[in-house]
Amino acid sequence: MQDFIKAIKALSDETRLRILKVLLERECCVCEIMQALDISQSRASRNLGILQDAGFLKERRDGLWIVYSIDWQAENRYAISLATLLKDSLISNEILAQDKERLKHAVKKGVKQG
Amino acid sequence: MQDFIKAIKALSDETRLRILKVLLERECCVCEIMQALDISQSRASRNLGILQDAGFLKERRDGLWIVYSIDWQAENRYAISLATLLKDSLISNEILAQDKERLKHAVKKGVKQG
DNA sequence: AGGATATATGCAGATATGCGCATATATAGT
DNA sequence: ACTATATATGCGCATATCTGCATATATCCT
Repeated sequence: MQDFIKAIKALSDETRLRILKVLLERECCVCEIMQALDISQSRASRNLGILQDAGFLKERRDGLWIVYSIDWQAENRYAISLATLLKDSLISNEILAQDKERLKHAVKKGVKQG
Repeated sequence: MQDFIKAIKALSDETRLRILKVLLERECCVCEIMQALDISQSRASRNLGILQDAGFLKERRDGLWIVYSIDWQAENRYAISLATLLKDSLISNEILAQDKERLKHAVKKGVKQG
């Protein structure tokens, strides 16, 4: 039951739901998530960590970047069920549409380069 | 998106997960939920209210009792998807087993009657 | 109408959660 | 080794959530 609760809790936050929706489009590094959702670096990083800890995501390092993606082989089967539900669900609204639009122009480069 | 978040948040609590699991067995009035989960009256009532507000449950009055049950015709389609997921999922542990056992002996009568 | 019972709810306290800020850590390039 | 960049994290604050207690409300019965 704790695995299920962990997965559900991870999903019960708008920011993380938006992150997951974006990652269902394509894998992203932290700075791309920041740009897509227009949120701070620490906020992006922390929420990605929570999603990963709950079993939704896996990460891989690519130079300076850490690329996150949906982990369809996760141990937590509930996370997979929920991610599938989210993928197939019709959820769509203005915010998610904006995220998706900004994602198109997101570049693999952080804020410090200005 | 708000409907989805509302449904998810309602599920992201152990007490409410237990209630939902019990109600997937059979409909119950508040006092039966209290007995099955061995929790206080206000705790049972409040969490049933949250689940209902999120679209998981419907209620019907039967004399002094208010009987809650899963609302498979709910407006919030996400609630239905999640309830289905919960119904079909393998989630099972000691706590849920105990709830189920106590449910067998739960009677439609409150605490004040002793 | 009055009493008994079942459920809902206002309130207060404890705990959990989400966030920004500042800083630490990790990697790449010179 | 030093600098620049990307990401992670400790800390503090604001807010949300959960619960018990006490009480209000609704229904039934006499």
